[in-house]
Amino acid sequence: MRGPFALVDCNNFYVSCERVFRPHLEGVPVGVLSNNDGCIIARSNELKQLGVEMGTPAHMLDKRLWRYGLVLCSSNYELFGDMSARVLNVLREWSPDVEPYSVDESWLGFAGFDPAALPNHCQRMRQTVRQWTGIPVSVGVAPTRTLAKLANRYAKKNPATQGVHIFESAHSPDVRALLERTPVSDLWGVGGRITVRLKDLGIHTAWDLAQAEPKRIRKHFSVVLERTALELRGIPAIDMNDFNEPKKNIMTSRSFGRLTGDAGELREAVRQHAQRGAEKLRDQRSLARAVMVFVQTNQHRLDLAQYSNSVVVALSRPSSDSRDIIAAAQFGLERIYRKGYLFIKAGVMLLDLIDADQQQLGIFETPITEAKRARSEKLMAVMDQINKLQGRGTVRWGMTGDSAAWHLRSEHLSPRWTTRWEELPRVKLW
DNA sequence: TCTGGGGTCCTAGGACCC
DNA sequence: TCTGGGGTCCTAGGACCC
Repeated sequence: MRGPFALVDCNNFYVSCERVFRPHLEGVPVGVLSNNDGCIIARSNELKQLGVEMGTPAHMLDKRLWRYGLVLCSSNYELFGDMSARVLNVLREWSPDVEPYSVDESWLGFAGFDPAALPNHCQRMRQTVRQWTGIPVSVGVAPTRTLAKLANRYAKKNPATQGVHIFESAHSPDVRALLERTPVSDLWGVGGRITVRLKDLGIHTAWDLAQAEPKRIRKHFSVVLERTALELRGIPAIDMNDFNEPKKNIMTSRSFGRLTGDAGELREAVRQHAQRGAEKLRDQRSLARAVMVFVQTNQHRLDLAQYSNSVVVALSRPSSDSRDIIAAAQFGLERIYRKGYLFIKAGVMLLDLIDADQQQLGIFETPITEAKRARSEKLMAVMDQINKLQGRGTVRWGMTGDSAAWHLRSEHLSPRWTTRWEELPRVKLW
């Protein structure tokens, strides 16, 4: 993608998704919780103003917040994912060059667009997204991605911008003014560790970093931070990997709804994760050569014995067959499971992925007959199809007890308005 | 009682080779 | 007391992102 780069970011995305179908949440402090109703992972502006930080555990929220009408929502990833896809579809009408970056952010390339027409173009794009999906977005445009990130933040914070801010050049006085006001820690790519080390070098603001000699930054830190420094000077240096490219690792894990030491329950959880991982694998047409399993006790419970471990199990041949993945994961679990501990989390990671269409057998890998492969692929395809149409988990391997410890807690779950027939919103006509 | 779930890229250092 | 000089590949771990 070539610049100018636009970053389109959904405002308080998860909260906005909830508000589309529950308009009475407008103007109210709303927080969306992580899995298991654990931490705050999205906040409405009202909640931010009440001083609630990102990542606050739900049980540590100030009780007084309820007096302000606080509403908490469990995470509804089915809804969020679908709304994200809808926003993306609208954005594609406004640029031929769209790269989804996360569930709530996309990059747009505006190369060749008339700079004079960009403000209006972005304004109309923003209004269309709002009208067609109900989601408010902010737009930042600049010659580099790092500057576009800053422009976006500026647009979000300043109502006068009406949600769109554009830096035509990296060298204008307003860019300099903004860089001088921006602490390095607010920059994309600069986290806590690097902030501390930059301070030692006397680099405190984005402007300081922009003025630093890039080669010196590279020497003291890495090429990563050097790129950030270059981008602040208006030189594009950050390339995103193609969003179409398959993932290099696939991870599925989850905290349990409650602690458990039961081997059977752990086996069940690992089986589900292995199965889900295999689905993701087939989705991107990859095969795994190895499966990693891990288990963890709750590190926050200082009163309990702690144990965490992981093991990598090589597959005898690359596979995306759920049965192979599950078997390897179970085998691994037997190796690392220890009696007497209470576990909070287990997970499965698929490693060493290769393209299903051009697999090459390693020396020690056993071949599989064509007929056997065809049968396996057909079975998996049928299962995936059913689960896609009828909802995840409709068909699966093994049995699931309803009371299993690993089931998620979600006490404030809203309907999956857009993806389940039984949960469609109803409209009253009169 | 209750503290998320994914990913990426880069670097340093060890193993191994000639 | 002394102990080559390079190169490649792989892995673990650090740092960051949302």
